[in-house]
Parts: sequence; C-alpha cells; structure tokens
Amino acid sequence: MLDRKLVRKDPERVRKGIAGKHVDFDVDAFLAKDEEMRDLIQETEKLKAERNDASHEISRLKKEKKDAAPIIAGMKATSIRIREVDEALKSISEEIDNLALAMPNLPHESVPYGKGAEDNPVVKSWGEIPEMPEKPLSHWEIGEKLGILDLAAGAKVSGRGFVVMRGDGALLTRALINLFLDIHRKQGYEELWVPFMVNRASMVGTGQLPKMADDMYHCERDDFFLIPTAEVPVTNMYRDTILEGDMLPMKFTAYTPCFRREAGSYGQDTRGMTRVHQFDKVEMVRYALPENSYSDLEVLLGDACEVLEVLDIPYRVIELCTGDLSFAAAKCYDIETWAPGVEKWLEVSSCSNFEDFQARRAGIKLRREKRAKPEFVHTLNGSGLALPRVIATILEMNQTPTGKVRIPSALIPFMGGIEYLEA
RNA sequence: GGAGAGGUGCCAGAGCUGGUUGAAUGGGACGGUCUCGAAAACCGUUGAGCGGGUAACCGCUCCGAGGGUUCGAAUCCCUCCCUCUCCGCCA
Repeated sequence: MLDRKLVRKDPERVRKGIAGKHVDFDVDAFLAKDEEMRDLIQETEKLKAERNDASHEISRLKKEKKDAAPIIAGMKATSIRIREVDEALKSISEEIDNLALAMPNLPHESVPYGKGAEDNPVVKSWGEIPEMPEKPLSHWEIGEKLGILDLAAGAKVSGRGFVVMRGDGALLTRALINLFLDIHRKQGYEELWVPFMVNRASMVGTGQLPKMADDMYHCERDDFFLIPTAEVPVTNMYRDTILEGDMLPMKFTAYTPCFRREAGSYGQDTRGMTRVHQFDKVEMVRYALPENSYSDLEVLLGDACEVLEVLDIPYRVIELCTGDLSFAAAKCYDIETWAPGVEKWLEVSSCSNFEDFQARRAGIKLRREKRAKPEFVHTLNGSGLALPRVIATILEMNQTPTGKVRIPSALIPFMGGIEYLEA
C-alpha cells in the first residue's frame, strides 16, 4: 500500500511510478473518491461531536433529576443522520481500500526504466561455465536415467507439475535444504519453522491478495491459503506490531515448500521441474530501518549469491527494470544459473526491497525512541535458494560424459559422502 | 467435535445494575526532586489510527472482530475469531 498522503500531495510521482510498471491504475479516480470520502468524514465527525455534547447534557440533566426528554427527542434525528452518513462512508472507504490494495508499489529511483524482461541489465557474473558434452542432456532426462526423478509418479499422485524425487534425488533435496539453512545461520539469520497455510489477512499483508488470487491455492472451508513462499508467514509474524527501535534489523531464514497454481503460465516450461506447483525453497526475510534498506538489499543479495559460490555454481545477477518489477517490489535483483541441457538461464533467487509497502499493508511499525511516533519498517526478502532449479542446474551442469553427475564438494558431507550420482 | 471460563492500555488487573471511563488500581518505562553517586521515597509523564489546521491546537474513532438495541455501550443482544481448562478423537 502506498502512503495516501503521498498520493494526494504528489500524484504526478505516483502516476509516473505506476506507469513505469505498466500497470493500469486510475490515480485521478482514486483521488476523486478520496476527496468524497473526506467530505463524508467531516460531516459525520461534526454530527458525532454534537451527539457527544448532547450526551453529556442528558447525563447531567438526569443526575439533577431534570427533564431530558426534549434533548433526547431532538437527538433521534441526529442519530439517524449519523447512521446514514456512516453507511455511505463505509461503502466508499471500502471502495477506496480496495483501490488502494490494487495500487502497486513505486519503483525506486535507481531502477532502470524498461518494458519487460528483455530490458533487465546484467549487473554481475560469477564463475565460468565449464565445457559441456556435445549434447548436454536435460535435467529430466538425467533424472529419469538415474532414477532420482519420477515425473510420472508425481503426475499420477497429484497431477501435472508435481514431482516425486526418489533415492539419492530425495537425499539431494534434503541435503540442499540443510546446507542452505546452515549457510544462512552462519550469516546471522534466525532459523524459523513456520505454518505452510496462512489466513487471508496474511496474504493481504504481503501483497499476494487481492491481486494474485488466481495463483494461490485456497482451502475454502477454512479460508486458508497454501503459502506461495515463506515470505508470507515470516513477514506476517509481526503483522500489527510496533517494534522497538533496537530490535532492528531482524533477519530470518526458513525452509518451506511453496505452492503456486501458475495460472498464467500455461505453455511455459511444461517439461521437467523448473516450473511446478509445489517446490521447496529456503527463504531469507529482513526487517530493516528505512535508511538502511537499500544497503541491506545488497547484503541480502550477497547472502544469496554466497550459496551458489559455496556450491561452485556459476551465476549472473540481473536487475529488474521497472516493467518487470513485481507488484509489491520497489527494487529487485534476480539471480540466474545456466542450465545447459535446456539452454536457459534459470531464476533461482529473487531479492527484493519492498520498502514500506508490505509494512503499511501488514501494519508493521517501529518506535525508535521511548516516546517517538511509530513509523513503518522496510521489509526485504530473497530466496536462498529455490531448490528445483538449483537441482536442475546441478544435474545439467555437472553431468559427465559417462552419464554420472558430480556432487558439489560442499554438499558431499550432507549427502552421506556420496560424490557422484550414478545409475 | 462437546462442556465450561475468558479476551480491556507496555504488563497485571478493575469496571460489565448502560450516561464527563481512553478507561480505576498496581507494576514497568521515561523525566524530575533528593544524593558525592546509587537505592529508597516523593512529584510528574507514559496508546494508536483518522480528519481539519502553516502551527499551537481542535475534533472523531478504537476496551478480540463484525452486526444489533438505544438519545447514548467496554458495559445489554446476536454472529464469528482467538486463548485457557476438562472430555472425546487423532499423527
């Protein structure tokens, strides 16, 4: 959510920011409604002040055993009017709230302007892509050959977009989760284990709702949502909370499965495990002081990159341009690894600064000094990392001419000493 | 799932026979007096959101959430959520 006062005061800046994201939003219609609402607020408040005065008067008269009937009779009309105005006010503020929730965050001034993914600049590259066999196999071919990835089984028990990992494949998943969490703990993140289903307020808090409703799995009976990322439970832990100034910064890491309907992406990545409905991810979430959030974003990005460096996997970092930036983000870096089998860069991490956008929605504030006015915190998060794409990269990048897959050395201790995946 | 108890300010805890109660009292925290310093004691301060105003300030709302009754509700009624105790069921 944006600061409503900012929208009033500097609509031009808001219009520009929204336009940069290529989102359709009528700022003027919003402002018109906002003004209408403020008129109603003033009317009802005036009436209520009247009513409060009369109430005191009635109370006084009754105590003095005097007749209050005339005032009471007079207040009946006022009361009815208050009810009418409040009703109108309620309906218009609901409209405004819905509009406000659909207004995207504004890109940070440092974000390059662009239309879409093709305009995202590469800002960093690390490692060398090793020499590959003539025709590198895709991860699903390797996975099936080694018997560690069973897509048919996944399709049978659940459906398309679900995978079964078996044997050393299952072990690989577990090993990666452990390695990732260990790295983040060393980086100073507090490890959390959180619910995988959350309530509606949490989904609104981090910005998944109402905009992305179609991409979420919903348990209607209990109105629970399967989390699309650990960001949701971790960021919402402090929903409607005023933090003490010295609590910041806070940083958390959590492993969770992630559930996504991928409603808008039919036809993309239809094979393999690079786009599935359920996947595993280790996430980092930071609560930052506003003045530090951008330096924190760089640190967060570095913390995610470190995971790939530990695994000795080459990567590149791209900065999302305005047009490719997600709804809630003010600035975002994606980390991508090369998958020679599918000949694609895979997004294994996304590190974003939401500034106070989520904090406003979720009501996460901080009080710097004892009696200071609470202000909104900044929230950030980044994947560290998304498992299936890392696995795809490892399988494709580390495949040998003899059909084996070399396990990155840092991972071997987590794999019970296994150095190669082989049939 | 069944039975009961309860959800009030930073915490504890009154109020709940409807009427200056945003809320007693205690604790904590902060500021001050006292002291060489500290403790104790004493005095004072101590919620958030919204609207109006350059500001000082003024007004409105909030006692789990949402409705209702009433001139007026923390206080009465209804629905929902959550917590605790007991029973049942269960990994």
